[in-house]
Amino acid sequence: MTTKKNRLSQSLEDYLETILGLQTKKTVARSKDIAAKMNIKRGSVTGMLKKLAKKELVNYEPYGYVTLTPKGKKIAQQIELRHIFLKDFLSRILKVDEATADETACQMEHAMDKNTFEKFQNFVKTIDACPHRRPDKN
Amino acid sequence: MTTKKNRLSQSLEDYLETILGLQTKKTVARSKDIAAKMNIKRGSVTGMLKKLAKKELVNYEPYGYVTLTPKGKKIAQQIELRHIFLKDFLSRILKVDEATADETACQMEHAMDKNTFEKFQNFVKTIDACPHRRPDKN
DNA sequence: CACGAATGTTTGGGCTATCAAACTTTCAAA
DNA sequence: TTTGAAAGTTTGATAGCCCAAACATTCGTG
Repeated sequence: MTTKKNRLSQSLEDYLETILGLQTKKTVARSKDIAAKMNIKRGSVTGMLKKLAKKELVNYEPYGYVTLTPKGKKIAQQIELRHIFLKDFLSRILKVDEATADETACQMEHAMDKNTFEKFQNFVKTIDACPHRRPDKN
Repeated sequence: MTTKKNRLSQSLEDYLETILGLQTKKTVARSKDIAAKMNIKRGSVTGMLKKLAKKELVNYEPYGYVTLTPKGKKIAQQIELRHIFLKDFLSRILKVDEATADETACQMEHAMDKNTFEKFQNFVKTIDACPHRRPDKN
């Protein structure tokens, strides 16, 4: 049995998330844009794309465009979901400013396992439903 | 002006937190115990202690005991506080099991800046005070 | 089509943090 | 007081991820 001890590094997860974003907006991701979005240099991207390709998470050919494999897309979407959710929690509920919320979400999204995240989600759902909550207080 | 761009790595913060724990329990920290608590080898500890010493966060002499400097202790206590708070949130409110709560708290404690953490704290305080909350639901 | 700019890749280097294993120091028991 | 085991240190390697800069490829424009 393929015991899922294959956790991706934070960095690789960030690559997947970034690629998904680009792919969504422009159907395809380019090395240059990945680099720009992640604030790293083009040269660094190549090596990481190879790693992701070896894990069958992206379709990569030298000098070609990059797309996520189904497997990669699934992971990327999970991470994206967490990011959106956490950022929303931080900015809407905690009233953290947008930029900080984004940064912090980007860190936190790698910290929780699936189960913990789901519990967090349900918790926030409950909070939002609470009729006694005053939306502009915090 | 000494602009505080000196953020510690996650790892160094973990060392400080671990040393504080040992120091509290046994007045002094030993390389061997740090290694055991952090699940790393003794050899790895030495180098990191030197780094922390260079930053004046621990008192380190070869073959000697280790203690936190005031500066180091202050940081360690902040991190410990976050850990306790986050673990409590995860286990008491989200009902995450103890071990997972501990692990997750250990990751999350490095993700938030001071301000965000304080907002999180206040938020939980509010939740706890909410008279409509059912303690055993989640 | 050809050529230069844009994009992508490679190479060599650096930094952090870890390990294994050899080596040194300390300390307590005989 | 000697001495061997425990604790600490050093050294050389490795892995991950990044950069700079030289090099290769691609592509749009003239």
